[in-house]
Amino acid sequence: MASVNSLASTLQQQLADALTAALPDAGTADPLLRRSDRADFQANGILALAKKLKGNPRELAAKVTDALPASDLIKDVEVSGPGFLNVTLTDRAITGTLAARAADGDRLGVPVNAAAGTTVVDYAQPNVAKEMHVGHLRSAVIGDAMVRILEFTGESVVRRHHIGDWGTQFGMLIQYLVEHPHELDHEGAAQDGEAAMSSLNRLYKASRALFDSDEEFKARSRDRVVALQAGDAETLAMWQRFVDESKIYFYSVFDKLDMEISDPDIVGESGYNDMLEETCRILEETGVAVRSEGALCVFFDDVLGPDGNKVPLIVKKSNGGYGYAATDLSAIRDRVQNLKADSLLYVVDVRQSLHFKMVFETARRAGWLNEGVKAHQLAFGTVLGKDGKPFKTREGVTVRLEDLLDEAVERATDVVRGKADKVGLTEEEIAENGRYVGVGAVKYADLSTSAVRDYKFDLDQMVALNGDTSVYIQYAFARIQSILRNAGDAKPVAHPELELAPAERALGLHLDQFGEVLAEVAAGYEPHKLAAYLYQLASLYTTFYDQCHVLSEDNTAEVVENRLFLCDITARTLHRGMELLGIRTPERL
RNA sequence: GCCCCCGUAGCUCAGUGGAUAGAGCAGGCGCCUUCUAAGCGCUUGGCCGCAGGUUCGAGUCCUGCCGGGGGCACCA
Repeated sequence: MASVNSLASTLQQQLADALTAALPDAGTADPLLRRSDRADFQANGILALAKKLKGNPRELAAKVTDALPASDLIKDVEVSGPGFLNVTLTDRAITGTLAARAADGDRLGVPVNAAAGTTVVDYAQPNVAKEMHVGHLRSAVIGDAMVRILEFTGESVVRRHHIGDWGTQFGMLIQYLVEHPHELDHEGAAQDGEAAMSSLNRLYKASRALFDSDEEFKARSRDRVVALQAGDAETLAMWQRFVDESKIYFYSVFDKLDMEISDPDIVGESGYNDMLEETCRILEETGVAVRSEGALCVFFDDVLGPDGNKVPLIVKKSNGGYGYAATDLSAIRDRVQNLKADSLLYVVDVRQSLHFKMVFETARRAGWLNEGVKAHQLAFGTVLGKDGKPFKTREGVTVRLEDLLDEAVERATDVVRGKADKVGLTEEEIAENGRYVGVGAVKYADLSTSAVRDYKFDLDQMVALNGDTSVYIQYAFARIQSILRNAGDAKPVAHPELELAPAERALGLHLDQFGEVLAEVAAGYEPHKLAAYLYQLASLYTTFYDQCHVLSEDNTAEVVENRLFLCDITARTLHRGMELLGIRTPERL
């Protein structure tokens, strides 16, 4: 296992050295290397330097060019425009570097971050006894991708599913179950997820109706909340039934999403109960929180309400109950002090931004967050319907996540079936591919635009299966696999001595950037940049596919091997990248 | 009222201060005896919301407006 320096980083270093050698006064200046349409790379840094050194940028650029060492990396350098350096690399360097990547197995030469630490990712936070919707989907999909990406870059990741398993609504639910004890009983064999949700739903509606219409039930429900918080054994047992039933449902939905979650990672709000009192006590004793109108509050100079008065973060309510801020703050303490996190990542709806801003600031004041520990909300926008309004059915009801996934899979399966004969798929493969394509399309929709924006959920567009979709990438992968299967005795072998066609060079240069893109994605928590990279890679491959026939009688054995090599490393990069997004790549499509 | 986010092609969206702003969809014209046409090529379509400023250089940074969305005391 050996990491590989990218062509860009090697070139960057050579340019930086040449810059220092040619212009000692410049100190350590950044050459500002970028990809370019006019050459493989362009360096823009000399323009800024020329201003600083009061020199002619084109003359300085020429000096830097002369200071570049002779090597088999650079084929050509030319000074262009006001003082850009346009750099063209040798084909040998491109193929050689890719060969080194190919020799590095699954990592493809991508280095493990030496400065990696521990990140706790808080994502996929459904609520007990409630249906999951597209908002939960976004958190799950984006969070899962970030977990995979961070782990690949070397980070130790602790997953946390902060499920909504606590709060006053449980008084109502539990009390109803006490009075109707068989409502959650399983009929016959093991309960499936859909049935679990359906009985929870029924119970929720029935208890809600009673709660709203029956004052005495309401009173009993409130007493039940007190019993729950006091740790009454019978009440807790009832509560546990709701949690267990909900988990059956959660697991079935995550299974549909082709996403693994595991019990130890599910630490809901209830998991921090034992810390709440201490959290509040510390805040009050240190003066971070103060009493206001009976509640324990933290105030901020720049958080004001409509009346112009400061609006607090309420950690303890005036009735003595704990707000969710107390839970979130306790979770921070747990994650920093017990889990030893260096970074906390919250994949949470953008509408909670103010809340998290206040929570993070409070944690800083209390000393739980400091310079060594970063906290960041990966905020995602609201999912809208085609009409630009929050995503609902025509009847105004929230769309059930399962229905949505089922429909995506169903429609994808139809399309897969339509091509099945051509590729020779069995009925099982059709079903499997249908799932991978349908679920992949749903995930890709969430992952291919920047998270913070609201985005329009358009199943037609997602399952249209052409254009900028996951299927396009999956299709490119499947085409490669087809070529590799048809290659017979020919094997992928890199031949750095061969001259490359334009499509081969473009593909190769893009392949080499995989690690840099991942580093950027991991550092900025921007999975959509990986999606864009992979789409571009698939697109460049398709151009190559079109222009450079691999298994052609006209090709020499070396050309066939080298093109097979490009196919192979492209397939491996696509596969790895899609895996990091949580999307499968079928062998035949 | 204050704070946050967004404003880029008809639509959906990319765009680490660098040269001529890019994709996809939709529209138009072509391409399957050749490794999968879920594809490819060409083409139509832009005062990057407006106005100032910083800079050698601004879609990108700063300020102010305009428009849209969201948030702002005991729900999470």
